[in-house]
Amino acid sequence: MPFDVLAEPVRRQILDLLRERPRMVGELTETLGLSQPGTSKHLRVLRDAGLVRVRRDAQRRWYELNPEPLRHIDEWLTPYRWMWDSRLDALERHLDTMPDEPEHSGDDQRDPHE
Amino acid sequence: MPFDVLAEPVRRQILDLLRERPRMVGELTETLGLSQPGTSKHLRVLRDAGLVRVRRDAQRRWYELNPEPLRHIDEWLTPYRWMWDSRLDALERHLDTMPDEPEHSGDDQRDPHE
DNA sequence: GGGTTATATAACCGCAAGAGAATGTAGCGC
DNA sequence: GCGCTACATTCTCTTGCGGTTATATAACCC
Repeated sequence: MPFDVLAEPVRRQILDLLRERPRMVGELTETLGLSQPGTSKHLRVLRDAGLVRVRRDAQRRWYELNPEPLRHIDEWLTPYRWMWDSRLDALERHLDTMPDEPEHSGDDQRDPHE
Repeated sequence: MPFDVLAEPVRRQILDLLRERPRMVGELTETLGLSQPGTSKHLRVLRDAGLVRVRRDAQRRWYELNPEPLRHIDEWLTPYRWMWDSRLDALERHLDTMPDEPEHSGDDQRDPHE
């Protein structure tokens, strides 16, 4: 799962830049404001995760986006996605079956009215 | 952005467990197979990120899922989502607009040393 | 009140990840 | 060939994070 890869803000920024168009390392280095090895190391992580691909052009390397691994994130997100639409009724209904009322000491089961 | 929160596999597992139903800390501790303070620390991170909420019930605390912050991830993912559907024609079209060094566009694609 | 349960916090440790400097390497132009 | 450009890799350092044990806190039961 590429979650840890995306945990880095710089790497997300790289992906956002590559979403526009492929870029060279020097271009990214200048835009990101870090050292060239720093950029290369982040690109290596992204490459290992399959999120970017390289095109060699003489000494230059054009990094291009490969969004396919992001599908895993999308799939992980899927069972949650319905929730923030119907959260109010669905989750609330769930909570009604739960213990409640902290001031009620011994009474740990509130009676749901359905 | 809760990416770094979700980078932890244990925390994703906690969210998956809470997706079923709210749970107590002891329950999670046993299921996850780590120490109780370990569980509490992860829950603290999730709480600070707004991904879970607590309900006090005497000494117990029922942790419930709050999926709303996941919406940020979904939103970040949005501009990428169309890509893995029409990737082949879209990305390829993109690459055609790139400086591909027309003099030797095809023959320096090999990777002799990586 | 005393003891127990349930959880949080603190203190500490080990490791892995990110940052920077130095170096290695491939391909270009001359 | 030589030097330069563009990039990768290695090394070291430091920081942060996840893990544990030990301790604190709060509410229950007797």
